[in-house]
Amino acid sequence: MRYSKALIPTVKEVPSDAEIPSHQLMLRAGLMRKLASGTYTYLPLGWRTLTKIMNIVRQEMNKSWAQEILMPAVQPMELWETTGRNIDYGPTMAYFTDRHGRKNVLAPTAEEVVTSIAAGEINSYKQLPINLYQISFKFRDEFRPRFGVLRSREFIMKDAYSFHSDEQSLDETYKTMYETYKRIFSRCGLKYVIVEAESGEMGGSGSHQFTVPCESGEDVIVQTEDGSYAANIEKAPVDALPAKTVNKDYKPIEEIHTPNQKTIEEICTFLKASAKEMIKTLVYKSGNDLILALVRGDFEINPEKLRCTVGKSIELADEATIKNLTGAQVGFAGPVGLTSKINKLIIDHSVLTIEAGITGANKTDYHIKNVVPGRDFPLTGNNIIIADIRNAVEGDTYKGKKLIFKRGIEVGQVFKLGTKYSAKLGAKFLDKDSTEKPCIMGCYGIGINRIAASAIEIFHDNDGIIWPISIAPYEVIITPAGNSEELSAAAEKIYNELMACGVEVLFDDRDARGGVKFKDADLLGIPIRITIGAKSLAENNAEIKLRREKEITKVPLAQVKEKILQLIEKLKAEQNVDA
RNA sequence: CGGGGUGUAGCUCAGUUUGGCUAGAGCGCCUGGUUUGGGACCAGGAGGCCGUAGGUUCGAAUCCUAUCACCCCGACCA
Repeated sequence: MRYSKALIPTVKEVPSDAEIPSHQLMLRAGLMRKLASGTYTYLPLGWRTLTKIMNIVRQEMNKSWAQEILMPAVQPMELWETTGRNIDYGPTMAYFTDRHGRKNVLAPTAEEVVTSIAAGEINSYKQLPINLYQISFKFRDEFRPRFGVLRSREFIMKDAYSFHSDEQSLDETYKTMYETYKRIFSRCGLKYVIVEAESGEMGGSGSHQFTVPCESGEDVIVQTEDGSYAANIEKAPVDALPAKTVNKDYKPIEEIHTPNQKTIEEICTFLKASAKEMIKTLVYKSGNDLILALVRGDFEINPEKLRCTVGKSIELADEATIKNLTGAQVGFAGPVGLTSKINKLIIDHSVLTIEAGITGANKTDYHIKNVVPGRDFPLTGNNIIIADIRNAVEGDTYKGKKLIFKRGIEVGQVFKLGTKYSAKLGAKFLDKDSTEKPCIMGCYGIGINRIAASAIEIFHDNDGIIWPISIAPYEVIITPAGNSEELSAAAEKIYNELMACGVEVLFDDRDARGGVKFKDADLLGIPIRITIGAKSLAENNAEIKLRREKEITKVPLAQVKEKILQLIEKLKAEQNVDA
């Protein structure tokens, strides 16, 4: 490509609404422009990178016997109502009403559609397993789009769905996809961490997340210090803190007047107490069941862990339910005297570190102190579970190993889904034993745009992007420094030679000063730069420089082609460690 | 949805407090010239209903009302 003909609108100034490096650089290097909040137009360079990522994904998926299909972005709302996921997604789901009054969902994902395909086309175990995928736009009406393409309302996702006749087959494909993902992210040049994850709303039994560690990531990942275990914060288990045993007589419970002190922080300040003495009490609902969850005041309840402990989906109780249960305003709930009115009491291990604590009195504007777990509310019983239901924090251990926290960008996730969708949508097959069974499913997602953005997050410097060669918009940029006819002719010759070899070359043929071309080349992040100047031309040399390195190598003009081909091979090979 | 902020040239922003010449700067763009290895210089030039709609006033970018868009923080979203 000739630079003079290309639309590569680089800018010097950083747009004011871009905060993280990838967002700033994608705008500055002319990869994309914003159309509206959370929606972007990809310009030629940005689209070339996305195309290259998609091709890598496609190649590796095909290699693993997945078959590419394309499903509609517009899906009938009825389909979502059958699985109830319209409610799970809630306002995040974008939809429109058509002229006939039908509601149409702009697909945030495609489990329902692909399962209905399976329902129609899969009849026998002989057709299984099968793995179908697509690469397409997805839509989510995010409550707050941000960080450029990291959280946008419209994005490109590779989503794959596998169907199986038994668990073992699912495990095999899950493992295959896991390995496929490793190859994909390695080929894209990313440094990633694989963490155990919760499957959350997706339903199902097992999940791993592929995460690129970096400062601007929105996910928190937790690793043991020896690296032997990693999970995201929703999942990360913690060792129980040493429990205190009750070994003396504590004073009886005493009511204290705490007018309008509702949050842990307010009460601590008001009573000059530590949050470690507080028993935080939260009321959850699961269907018609009421669940009381207790955690020490300085910790946070982890809703995912709580959901797993309960075994059913849960939600925070509304104000009316809490008032009805406790007889008090929200903010004064406590476990004492409440256990007979609820269906389940879930106590976090941390509560057992409290000898005599403070908690709500179930009476507006009152708390109680000298509350002894085991004395003033039961720790054992039919509906009482002591479990790990809090978020891991700095200082926690798991299996005795210190936990380390990092931020990261989620670029992919694999799930074992089970039969949640197939059962509801009638995706059944006839097994060997002539019984009809729902397909067992897995699903596997990759955020294409996030791969591009996270690559920039981890590979950039003050001058611009430093693309891994596999996803760089061009492999080589030629920057003639000077504009004599001999010089242009020499550059042109190299350009033609490399093009003939199938190398992706950007030829900076603009009538600009050297400095301008160098600055743009650095900003764009093309991995290999070939420069010819008057001096080097006189010596019959060209200069070759890698974007990521400082050194410049002089190479005789006649050998440039060979040298470049070798370099490209070498750089690509570096990224194929998992292939 | 709650709290805060911003809308002025293609981009980044002054000007608004205290209403008053023809609305400004830098970058970018066009013309001519000098330059040409790390974002050159000189001269000339194009480009704005001051987000939108009302209102107050002799007079509004500036004051008032409404509305829209965008950004930041937070409610717990996979």
